[in-house]
Parts: sequence; C-alpha cells; structure tokens
Amino acid sequence: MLAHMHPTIKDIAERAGVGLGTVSRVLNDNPRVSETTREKVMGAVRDLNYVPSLAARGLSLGKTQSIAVIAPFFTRSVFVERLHGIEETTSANGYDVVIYNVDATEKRDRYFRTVPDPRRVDGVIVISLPPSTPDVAHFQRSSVPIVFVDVGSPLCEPFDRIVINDVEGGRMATQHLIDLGHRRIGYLGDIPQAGFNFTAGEDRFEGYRRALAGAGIAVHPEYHLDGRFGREVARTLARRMLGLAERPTAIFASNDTQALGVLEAARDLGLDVPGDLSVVGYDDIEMADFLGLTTVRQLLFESGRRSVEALLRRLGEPEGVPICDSLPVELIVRRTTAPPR
Amino acid sequence: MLAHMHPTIKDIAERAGVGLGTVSRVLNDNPRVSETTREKVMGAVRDLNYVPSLAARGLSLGKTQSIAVIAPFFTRSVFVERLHGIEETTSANGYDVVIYNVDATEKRDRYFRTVPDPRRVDGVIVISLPPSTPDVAHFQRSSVPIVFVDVGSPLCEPFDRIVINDVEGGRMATQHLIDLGHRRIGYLGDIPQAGFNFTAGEDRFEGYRRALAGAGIAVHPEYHLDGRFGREVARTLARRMLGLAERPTAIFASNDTQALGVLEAARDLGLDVPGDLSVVGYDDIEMADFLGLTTVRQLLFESGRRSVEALLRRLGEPEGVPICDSLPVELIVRRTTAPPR
DNA sequence: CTACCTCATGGAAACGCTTCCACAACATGC
DNA sequence: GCATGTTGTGGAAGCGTTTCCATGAGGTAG
Repeated sequence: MLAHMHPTIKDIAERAGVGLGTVSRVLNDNPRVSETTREKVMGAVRDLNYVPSLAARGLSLGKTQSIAVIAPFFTRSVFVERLHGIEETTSANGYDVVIYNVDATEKRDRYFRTVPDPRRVDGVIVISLPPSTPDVAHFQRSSVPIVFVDVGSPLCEPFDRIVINDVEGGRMATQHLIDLGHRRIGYLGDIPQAGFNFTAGEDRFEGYRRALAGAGIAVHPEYHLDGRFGREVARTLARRMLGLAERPTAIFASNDTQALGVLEAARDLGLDVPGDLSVVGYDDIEMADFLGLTTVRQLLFESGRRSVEALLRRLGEPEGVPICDSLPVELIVRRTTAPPR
Repeated sequence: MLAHMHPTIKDIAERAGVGLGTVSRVLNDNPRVSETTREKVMGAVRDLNYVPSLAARGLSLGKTQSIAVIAPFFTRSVFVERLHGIEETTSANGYDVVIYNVDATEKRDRYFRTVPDPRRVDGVIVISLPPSTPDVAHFQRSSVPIVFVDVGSPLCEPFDRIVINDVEGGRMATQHLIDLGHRRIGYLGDIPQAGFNFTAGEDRFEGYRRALAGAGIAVHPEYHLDGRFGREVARTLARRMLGLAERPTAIFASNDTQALGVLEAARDLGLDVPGDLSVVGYDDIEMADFLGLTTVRQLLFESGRRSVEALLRRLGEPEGVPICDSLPVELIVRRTTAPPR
C-alpha cells in the first residue's frame, strides 16, 4: 500500500464519488455544496489524510501563503526581538516566514531584487534597510506589498511603514542627563556600516543635539565619537573620550551594546558608575536589565507584530494611502545614571 | 505595456523563436542544445528579464528549494546562534529557510505533523526537540530528510543528527571546580519545560554527577536545584541554596542565563565572586564574555552549519546509514572561578 | 404543461514548469 | 545504397490546484 503517498483532490473525488470541482468547493468553504456531499467529501478527506499541496494551490492562485523578512545581522537582539513579533503574528495567521539575513550590501541588493516576486512570497518586510532610488522604483513596479520597519528614509513614503521615534528617544536620554545636572555629555554612536545607511543612529544623535540646544549647551566635537557596532570598538572609543583633559561626566551611547563598551572603559579607568560617570544606552536589551543600565526602551516585539498586521491589511486592500505607524519610546531609569559629583 | 508582468518560458520561446522544451533545457544546463540556440535563448532571457517561477518548478519537480527549521524559543541566544549557522549555509546553497518557532507543545506537535511534507519543504532541521515514538514513525514514513540538532534521544538514531557532548561539558565544568579545590559544589539546572523534554540539562547534570563520583564526592541533594529557565527563577533558587547552613563554595549552572541569576543572588547576599563563591555557566553567550563568566563553550554556529550540510548530503544520497556528528565542547576559564577560601 | 430560475455538480482549462517521446537532419559503417 | 546511429528540436503530458462554463434536476409561476 502506498500509504505514504500524498492523496490529491482526484483521489478524494473518487473515494467520495464526486467530481473534482466539488471537492475543491468543499475545501474552500464554497456555499454552493449540499450538506450531504460536503460530509461525504470531508469523510474521504479524513480517511485518506488529505493535505492540500501548497505549491499547486500557489501556482493556481498566484499566492504562496508565505512572507519574507529581509533583515540585517539578525543575530543582534534588536532584530531577534522584532523577528519574534513577526513570527508569532505570521504563524497565528497561517503564513510561513522565510528569513533573508543580510550581512553584506551585495546580499541586500540581491534580495531586494529577487525576493519581492509575487510568485515567491505574498509580502515582504524590510527591517532597518533603507532602499536606494532604483530599489524603490523596482518595489513599486512589483505587485508584492512591502512594509518597512525602522527605516526613516523619505524614499519609503509610498509604502506602509512602522517607524520608531528615535529622535525623541535620543532627546529623552539626553534630557534625562541634563535634568540630573550634567553639562558635559558625550555621545557614542555606531558608524553607518559601510553602505547600509542605518538611520537610527543619526536620528538618536539628532535628538541628542536638540536636547543640548534646548538647554543652551554647545555640542563639543570631542564629545562625539562614532565607531563600528560592537562592544570592543565602543570600549576603545569611550576610553579615548574619557581620557580627555576635561572628560564628560555622562555618555549617551546609541545602543546598549556600545553602552556596555562604555561601562567596560569606565571599569578600565577605575571610574565609578554612576558616581564619576553616568551612562545611558538605547534598546533595552536583556543585558540592560541585568546590569541596571539606564536606557531607552523601544517596542521591538510590537514593531514586528504591527508590520505583519500592516502587511495583512494591505493584502486585503492593495490600494489606499500608505500608513505610517509610529511607535513610542520610553526612558527606563536604572542604576547607571546619577547627578554629577 | 505590461512591463511588470512576469514572462514565462513560453514568452522566451516565442521571442527566441524556439520551442518550450529547448528553453527549459537551456535553463537547466542540458548539454543537448547547440551553442547558437543557447545564445538566442539566453538573449531573450536577458531581454525580458526572465525569472523562473519557483512554485511551478516545485510543482513539476516535487522540490521546493526551501528547508524548514523547527526550533523552540528561538529568541534565546543559543537558538539564534544555531539559526545563524543554518541561515548562512542554506542561503549559500541557494535554499530558503522557513522558520517555525515552538513556544508551546501544541505548536511543536502541529509542526511535527504538518511540516515534514515533501510538497512543502525539501528538508527539515529540528533543534533541541525530542520526538515521541509516533512522531518518529511519522517522520520515517515521510520522504523528507530530517536532521536533529542537540537531541540526544535514542529515538532519533534512524536520522542524521548533530549532537553536543553535554555530559562531557558538564564533567569539564565540574572537574574544573574540583581541580580548584572545591568540594561543596552546587548544581542549578533548568526544569524540562513542561512537555519539552530537553535533554541537554540532564546530560550536563550527568557530567556533574560523574565528575563528583570520580573525585569521591557524594552528591548532596540540597546542592541540586532545578527551576524554569530564566534569570529570576535561578536567582531565587540560588539564594535558597546559598542560604544553607553549609552553603556550597561553587555553583555550576546548566546555562549562562541561569548563571547570571546565580551572580545576582551572590550580589544580593553580599557574597564575593569568586572569593566566596565560584560560578560556572554553560553556552558562552555574549554576556558571559562581558561579565567574565567561566563557562563551557559549544560550537553553536557550527552546529547549524553542519546540520544543513548533513541535509544537503542526504538530499543527494537519500539512503545510507544515518550519520551522527558529535561536536566538541570547550571550557572557557574567566574571572568567576577561583580556589575556595 | 411549458417556460424559466435556482441549485448542485462534473469536468475542462489554466497556472508555469520539466520531461519524455517523436521526429527531422545529418553523419557513419558496411 | 541502405540500415543505424547521433544530435538538436518541438510539443504534449503531467504535476495538483482553482475557476469557469455547461448541464441536469428540481421548483415555481403563468
């Protein structure tokens, strides 16, 4: 017995003594089927353990029941959390998630060109990767709905997007330090990784700049350093900044990982945190809680969830003005910030 | 102009002035095509910007060019790292990765039943989730190759698998403490999350047990506590263990996250690490390095890479004895272990 | 009793690909 | 000169769905 073979609607039709169309109608809840035949068919479906072929349905319908996620460095907690929200919402709605990890600009370009294909996926979520003008033109030609998460670029305005108010987050972090009485406040950012043009860093810096301006504090160029993402680089840079004759009494790092580097640098130099140095991070990754790091929390999981919802909405309603969903940020004050001595 | 429509091989055939079969042959590098027609076809492919339909090819060939990963709690760093290795290797070989995150046993059961379907994916990688006997029967009936990663269960022997020598890892960690002169060594494990039957914890405990036995140290029941995965629970349990009249001078936690909880407990109780208490973790997640946590490193990324390689091998060679690839573990000594006072 | 709807149903066509079979054109061996 | 390859090619069949169209059965109204 070919018990392991997969039955097709033809097998079901034969066993139930009905036609192919009828089986398909039953499976798709078409009301134009009598109750008795419906039951006969459902019986055969159970008997033969029928499972429809997604590929065949996809071919016939032009739908794949799967959505693609294009994200950079998906091992970083920030992306993992977003992906988590995406996965949960997607699976709850009967879609599959296909992940495309971008660890080099060539991969991004390749995925941007090949993934948004209606025969491949029903929708695409792009995280933190701003497209170029040709990319946008290509996306618009494609009939696949695209949602951008955490991409501030104005080029994305024709598409649905979930944005984070990073300017506000940067402002809040900096204002917190100002409110504590700090005047010499350093900023440690990550360098827009060659060609990636992440915008979050710049926005957070803009918030920092505005907060200082609002308090009438001049931006001291030596208090602003950027480096490649990662703890080690941040540690080195922070050490340099803390070695200045008139060193800052507080440092705002544009993400928690770099904030850890700052903490290490402080430890290296024998500086007490928060006594000699206040430190604020950004993202509120798990480690931040463990270390008592003051930071700015963003709704990562939620951003993933909403991106899927936006996609599903767009699938039902292809036309219509693009929505822009802005997520709030929140300052989480812990033990690495205090008034300066 | 329907410039945005996707051309089919029929369009290519017409434009190149050849038949459908010829186009297909060119696209599949069939040698039975003359050089001149091959060039004509390739020209048409470029002109029309042809991209083949995966669904159609899949339907015709019974292949999908995608592999599934079924993993529990994929936000935990351990799984993220493994997934990273999987994604990288998979994309390098022209396959797509579809992720199925298991956060409840029902989801695991559902995925186990529905995902290993040759019409859905070409292969399946299961991480840390031991199957039941009926599951195994179902997997064997299915024609989809399956690779298990980090599943010690003997039920998996009919399948390819990548295993981690967790017994040895547990032994190494414990032996390290014994070598330092500790005799009162606690063990903090994670509870086999209701129904999941993760085996790693038990194996690590077994290693702990053997190391003690080898040194002629009796296992003290009060020095062994298990709790749900997570820092907070571990913190509570560790506090309990450290509150004993004769408290342990060292604790081996079965994973780094729980080791963090132990560190917190020590902090709570004003115990100096490693002066009053030595702590060893397991996994070597990023935080371990930051905190100077002594731990056991396993090759997470590598385990992902190898699982894909095993799958690809199996796709080329469906029959043949299942391979069992055992990955080494390594003790990383940092600053949380020292001889007892 | 006839004309006309409605409802349930069967099956062909279409989706875009691969593969197999048939055939034509030409070369080879005796 | 004829059988016998060999090579390149075209196109039909098949993969498993959905959908559209045709049909027959039964119901209702005149």
